[in-house]
Amino acid sequence: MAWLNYHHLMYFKTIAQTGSIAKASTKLLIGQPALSAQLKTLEDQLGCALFERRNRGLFLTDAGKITLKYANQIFNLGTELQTILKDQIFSASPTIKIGALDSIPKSLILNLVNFIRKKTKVKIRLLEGNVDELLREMASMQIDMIISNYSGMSDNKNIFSKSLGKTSVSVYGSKKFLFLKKNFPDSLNSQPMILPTSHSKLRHDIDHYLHLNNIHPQIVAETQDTSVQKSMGVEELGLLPLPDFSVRALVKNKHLHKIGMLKDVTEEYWLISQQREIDNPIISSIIDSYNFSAV
Amino acid sequence: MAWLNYHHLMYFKTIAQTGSIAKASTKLLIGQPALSAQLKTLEDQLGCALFERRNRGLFLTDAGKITLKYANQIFNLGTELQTILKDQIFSASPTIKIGALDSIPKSLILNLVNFIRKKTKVKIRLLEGNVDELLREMASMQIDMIISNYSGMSDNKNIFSKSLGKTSVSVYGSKKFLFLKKNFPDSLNSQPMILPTSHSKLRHDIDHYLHLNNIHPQIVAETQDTSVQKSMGVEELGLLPLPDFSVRALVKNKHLHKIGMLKDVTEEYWLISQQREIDNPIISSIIDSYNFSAV
DNA sequence: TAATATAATTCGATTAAATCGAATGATCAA
DNA sequence: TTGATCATTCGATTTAATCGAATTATATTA
Repeated sequence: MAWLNYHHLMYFKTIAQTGSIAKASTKLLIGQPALSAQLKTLEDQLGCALFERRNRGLFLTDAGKITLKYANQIFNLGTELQTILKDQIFSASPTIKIGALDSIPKSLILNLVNFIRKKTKVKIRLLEGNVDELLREMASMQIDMIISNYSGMSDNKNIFSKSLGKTSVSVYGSKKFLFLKKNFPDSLNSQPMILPTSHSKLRHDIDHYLHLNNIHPQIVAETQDTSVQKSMGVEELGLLPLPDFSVRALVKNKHLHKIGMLKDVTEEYWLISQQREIDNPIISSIIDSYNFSAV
Repeated sequence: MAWLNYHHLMYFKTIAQTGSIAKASTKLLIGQPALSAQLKTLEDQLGCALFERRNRGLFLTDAGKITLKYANQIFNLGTELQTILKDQIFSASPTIKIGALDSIPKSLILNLVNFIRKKTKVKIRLLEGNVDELLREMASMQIDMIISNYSGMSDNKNIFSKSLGKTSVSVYGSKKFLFLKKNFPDSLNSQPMILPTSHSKLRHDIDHYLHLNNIHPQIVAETQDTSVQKSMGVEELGLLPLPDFSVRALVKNKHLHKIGMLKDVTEEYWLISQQREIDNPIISSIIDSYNFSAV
């Protein structure tokens, strides 16, 4: 794929926001013809019209609207980068900042927070997000460590991954699904199921298991967030394949019941951090000593 | 701020990934001198060195590592845009996709899901993320609607915001904090508190309230995720300022107790969708009829 | 309805930015 | 020491972006 010209995209953004080439041209301090030409080459390169030319006005097409959203985020990132580099935020802060992948069980996060609170009275800040975001924020020192469920997030040499342990995965459900214990896992066929989204490794493992055993459940919903997933299970919307440890509390109160184990499907959790020149002793001590088996 | 040259950034990314200007130059089909020059102008413009020149090798500086992460995300977005436009994914799907801001109480999400399940048996997909991400995914049809706690997400004309209702906000805590009821809100002074991160409007409102009343709590932790926040409260880590309706269940089981109301602090929830030419009837009917007061 | 203002576009000329090629310096490995 | 590898410097050249003048089309209004 021929690569996108980001200067053209920048011009497009200004045109879209000001509403016309004329206004954009005064703002950008270049002439109308230049802008018009650049816009045209962008459209040619993308292979679709970004504006609908109605009479003497420009109106965003659907493709244009999509492009504008992307352009906004792209250029926001760019200016963010510039300010970060300008301000040189390279200082150790009195706050420990932890990033968590959306799909990490809250109980694990909570366990880590409790552990840190016992060790030190420093302020803790929790952020969630996807892989790209969290890695970016770790690079720019906005995050000290990441809790993740896979270790190969980055090919970067000076990123450390420490395993927090492995857990088995089972199918859980409310009382009314208990009869599926008999003849498990075949009994799962065409039963309602609530799955993590395909962003997660766990989802792929589950799909693989279902495929191997030739099981075809009815997928009711997909979600990134395990706590929403659990709530949906408690509300009897469907069955939940989940790491065993993450539902212990709910199993104890009988809100959920174990239906059967997914053989060979496991979930492993990792604590990821970046090796830095200026080492924060609090953080390294946490990384060294924390272990989630202690949950 | 003089604006970033994204072509230079692209070259930088290739150099960083291949490890040398020489390798990058063969990959990009341009000469070493050109690349070297472009890299230099980028460094000049950013005002800091991205590589450390040691002998004949290049090694990323801290600033370089940060820049690389940003560059990766920026160019990922760019290619994503191109594929979306190429494939013209402009079709209505058999799945309803809902985006939720991280800070939305899970009970509200769950309520909406239940409502949809009652209305139709279509598959539901839930995604979380920040404002930029969700708006982008809505523009590119990867999301049908967004649950948000503020309405002014975008200046786009054809985005519809529908209020789901307003709730008051109070401070909650475990049993051991009940004594703070007396002399509220002054009693909050130097008490441990768990707050939402400053990404959210609610946090700003809370800060404003505390400032007005000259209260200085001890901030134990900050989090984006309301369910983690609640868990921390139940574990007695500190006090929680939260929308009343979102903790009803926990108050009922006596896991949390209301300490006092934050006068004039409120939280409003919105259902946001995009007006499209090809209208999905299921989605519009949901948007029209759903109302969270029915929780 | 003709005159004026506004907006986008086209076209050849011009300018600025990027690239090349040849040469230089620096380092490593044999 | 010699050849190989890699980054850099410098003037020449090519390519891409921009300008200015002119053109077309369409609203606005006198």
